Amino acid sequence: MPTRTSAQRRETARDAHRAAVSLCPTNRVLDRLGERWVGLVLKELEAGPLRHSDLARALAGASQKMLTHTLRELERDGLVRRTVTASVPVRVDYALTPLGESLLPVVHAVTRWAQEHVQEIDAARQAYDAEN
Amino acid sequence: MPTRTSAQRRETARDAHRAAVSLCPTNRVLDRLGERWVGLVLKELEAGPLRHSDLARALAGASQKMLTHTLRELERDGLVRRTVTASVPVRVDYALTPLGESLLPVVHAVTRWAQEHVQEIDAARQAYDAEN
DNA sequence: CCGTATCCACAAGGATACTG
DNA sequence: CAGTATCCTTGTGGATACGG
Repeated sequence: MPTRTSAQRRETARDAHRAAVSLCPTNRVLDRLGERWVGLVLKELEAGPLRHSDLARALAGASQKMLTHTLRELERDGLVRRTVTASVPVRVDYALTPLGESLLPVVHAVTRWAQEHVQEIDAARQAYDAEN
Repeated sequence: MPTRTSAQRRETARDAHRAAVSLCPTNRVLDRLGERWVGLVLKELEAGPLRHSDLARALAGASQKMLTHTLRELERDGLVRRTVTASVPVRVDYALTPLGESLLPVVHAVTRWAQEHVQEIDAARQAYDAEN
């Protein structure tokens, strides 16, 4: 049972820890919410279903690719439902699922905290940047 | 007044929207929380101050560089306080500030939701992956 | 209209070695 | 012990063009 260097042991521990982290539900959700356009998509869909083109307009900053990618991931996670209406031209609607709606209060909690504390954060940054 | 192509107009709109997004308090907070080690650091510090080495042990998956980086960002945002005790060897403690503590309920909201709904997410993923 | 495919830039993150 | 400095790999996101 061969002599492993301490470097090897550390590496193993790192990998194990990372595996655990990537499985942790909280981190999985934080990762998702941290993706660039996810929060905005949820906010847009909060008021009701939207067509793809509506979302594209609302998220003018997102590239086609990222908008589709974001929506696909949300669909895959069961947060959003995609409905295709086969007319000409095609019509695609996106809506929150019940699961997606259950996430809204959480997003709102973040929003509320953010609004209440941005000033403090900005003040802290200014103070920090001033002396460093 | 120069004739701008529609491509140019779109580009301007994109940039404007992106600027707005990056200023939005909610997105700023989600970005921060979405960073790889932030959630874990907050969780670790929740129970009380920790030395740098304790954090390094707890976050075995994070590289030195990322641990320090994460802590610096949190310090800059006023969420964590860094205290240096000039002994030999040096001792550095990290603790949540009141602002950092005020964020905990939000993180807990995410955690609770995540734990309650991971199964649904995983089920949705399996269903999605099965037919695509 | 709603996407996919391809290619590409840049930043995030990491390995390693070194310092007060 | 706690942190920098350096170099390198990867992944995220974007531009562009094309297809159903």
